Amino acid sequence: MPDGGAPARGGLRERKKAQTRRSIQAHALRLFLDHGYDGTTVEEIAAAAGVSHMTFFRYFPTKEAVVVSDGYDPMIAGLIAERPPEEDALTALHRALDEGLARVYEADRDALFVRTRLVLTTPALRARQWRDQHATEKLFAGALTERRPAEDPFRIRVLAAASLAAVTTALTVWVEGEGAGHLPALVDEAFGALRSPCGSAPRQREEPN
Amino acid sequence: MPDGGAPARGGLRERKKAQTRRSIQAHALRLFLDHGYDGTTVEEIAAAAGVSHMTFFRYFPTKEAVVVSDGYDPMIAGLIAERPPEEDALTALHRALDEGLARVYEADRDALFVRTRLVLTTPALRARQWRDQHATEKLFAGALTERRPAEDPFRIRVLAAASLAAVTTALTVWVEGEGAGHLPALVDEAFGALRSPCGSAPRQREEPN
DNA sequence: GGCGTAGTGTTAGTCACTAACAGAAGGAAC
DNA sequence: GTTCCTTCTGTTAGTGACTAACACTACGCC
Repeated sequence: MPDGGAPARGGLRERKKAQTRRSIQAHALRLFLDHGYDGTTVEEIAAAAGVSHMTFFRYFPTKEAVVVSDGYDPMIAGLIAERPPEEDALTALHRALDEGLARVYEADRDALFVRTRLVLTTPALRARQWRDQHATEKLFAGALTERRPAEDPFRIRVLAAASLAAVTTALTVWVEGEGAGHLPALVDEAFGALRSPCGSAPRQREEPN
Repeated sequence: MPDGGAPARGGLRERKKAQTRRSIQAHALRLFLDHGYDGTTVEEIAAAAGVSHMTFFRYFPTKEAVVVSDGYDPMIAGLIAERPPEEDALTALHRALDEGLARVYEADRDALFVRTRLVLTTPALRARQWRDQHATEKLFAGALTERRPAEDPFRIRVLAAASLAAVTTALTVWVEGEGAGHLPALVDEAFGALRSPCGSAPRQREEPN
């Protein structure tokens, strides 16, 4: 097994680092859920994980990063790049985000819910999330351009931004419903709204009395 | 003139307050442009304006608020509510945002440019801006619902979020072009991308070689 | 002119985050 | 297994945004 996957790399040092990181993150999330994000200091998290607050900042650049840092974006960007070039940009975004979200949803639904709710209900975390959204948007736009270099870059950026907004809205509604709804269905519905932006839903026209 | 407009309300106290507020904001923006946002402390701003740092925080809840607080959102929400009910949601958003942006653009183009660039190039300010975006989105969604109560609320939220993303993209590109482009045209183009999301621009179909 | 009520300054404190240095522990070479 | 280097970690001290408490000043009403 030459040059195996991530875990086999294992010096004791690497393993310890990974464990410390997980420990900090786990204790942080637990404390955030118990006492709220603002009600928990970095010092407390570090103490709970048995490290100093400096070590905390060596693993996570900011307090927010403990919650916000998921590694999903590159995965989804990969899915976008793999969509067939015949597909228009919005469809490619739709399918790739659907697929990516579905994976996370199947594997980690509860964790996704808890973390998303925490982010949406904490102003500081929401701010951070939105700030990262810009980077995500550029990542997706890059993947789209790579797939179809001839397409108008401005168009691509607008659609990438709008798609992220749609997914965020779906996530928000999902959390507002206490996670009862089916997230992939909400994402589909959101993209449906983007897809037929004029008029109402495809086959349902409301009558304004 | 019973109960007149804002300026006539004038005790000396009110006038002083307004003036202090303007003074703090003006000095802050000047210092931000000179030394950067992060390179300017609240203490320096307060000193420049001839007040203590506590007074600064009594006028602006955070350092970011000095830059980000524009009062445009309610004006645009008003424009949305006034659109004729026959218009579909996206068109109403398009026209209202167009109109609102155009007003600001005509009246305060340079200030808008400077402030927008500052926000887009400063991570802390971008975060704050995005955070407020959520409130803006709810405001716009409320205006749309008021105009047409029968429409699907989820649809409305998605379209409001997507429209804001489109406008933000337009603003970003405008600033990236050093303000040379025509902002209203960019906003129109962005909404064009949203409006015909599948396939390319209306009459221009690129050929992927 | 006297008095209540803002608006303000001072001081001291919390918390996120950083820089500098010192010590401990992993890992490779012999 | 000892030596030496590298990496990780803790301690300390500091900055800067933001808050609470209290005392003081000056507006504005009578």
